[in-house]
Amino acid sequence: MRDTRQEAPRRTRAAEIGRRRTRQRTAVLNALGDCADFVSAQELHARLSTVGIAVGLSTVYRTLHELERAGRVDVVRDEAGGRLYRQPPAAGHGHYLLCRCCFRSRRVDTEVVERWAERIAEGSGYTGVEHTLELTGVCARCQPAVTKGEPPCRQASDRLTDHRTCPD
Amino acid sequence: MRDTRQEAPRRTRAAEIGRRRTRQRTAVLNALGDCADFVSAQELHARLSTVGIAVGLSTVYRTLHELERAGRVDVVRDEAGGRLYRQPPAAGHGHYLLCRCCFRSRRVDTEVVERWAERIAEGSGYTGVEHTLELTGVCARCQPAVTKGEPPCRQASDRLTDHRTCPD
DNA sequence: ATAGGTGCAAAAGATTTGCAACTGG
DNA sequence: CCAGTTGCAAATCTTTTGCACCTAT
Repeated sequence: MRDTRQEAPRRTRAAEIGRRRTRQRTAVLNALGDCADFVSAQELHARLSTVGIAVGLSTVYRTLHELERAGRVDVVRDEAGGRLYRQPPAAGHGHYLLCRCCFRSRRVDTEVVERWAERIAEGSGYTGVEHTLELTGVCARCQPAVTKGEPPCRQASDRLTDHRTCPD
Repeated sequence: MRDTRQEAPRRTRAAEIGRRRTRQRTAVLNALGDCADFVSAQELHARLSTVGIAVGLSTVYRTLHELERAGRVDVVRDEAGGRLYRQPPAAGHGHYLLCRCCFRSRRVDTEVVERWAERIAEGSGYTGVEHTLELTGVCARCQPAVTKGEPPCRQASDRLTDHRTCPD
């Protein structure tokens, strides 16, 4: 997730993506909203297909890219460097603690870090300072699985099933 | 950079990489040590070639991968998700503020964040909590360049020239 | 009508892997 | 000797692009 507060908003209202309301964009937006957790572009595309909604993979990428540019989604990277998107539960950017095993995530309070980051930025001489912060671990539910075998209980490929915010 | 303190070290001494001392590994290790800043596997490979040291690209990747596994390097991801490695100036993991334009980096004090992360980890029910934290901005030296044109003054491709820790 | 969007296939990159040849201990 | 390493080429995988064809507005 990127903190882009220092960039003055281009429009008065919350940043828009594109200028036309198309079937595809609406679909991607809705699908993203339906996922309580982080999903990759590929996953989102797969989900749409499954439900019978045809949207080109490139369109999914383009849409997510614009959402990211507009600061309308929280972004996180998986182990391989790929991007995972999530519609922020509340306004503004957030940071998460996500399970390396099941990919469920929970938001964490980052007041402390936000202030710390600001302080560092001020004294640095750098402008447009943004930050990325991610916490990963193994949630209680996944611990037994991980303890007996290294391989994560869920691969990126089956990540499209079962996305909920970790209730633990 | 990944905080792996909670994983008990497999060996008594600082983790080793591999079991044989080969010309290639020594070369990669040395080259990495010569870079005061973050470099990608590709860059490191290019640098070695330039100096006339032949090491296969895959070997560079494999070596860096092992170093990462052993916690002997700080890792950061570039915009595209690629990995950038840096030999930690001091023991333990560190976090950086790096210039999006020239890629120079400077370590920042993360006492506050480290403690915060520990606290979050404790109350979460998650085990093996690790964190990733990155600050990016535009350093004073690069500001004029960035102000007049969006494109970064330095591309990943020419990143192999001129690596110094930002003195600003 | 027409600029903005879309889909497909091809391109681009970064990283990984299969495998036969090589080598440090 | 021989398990650990290496290099090359081929394979993966994710994300981006070129382009001709659509379609909100």
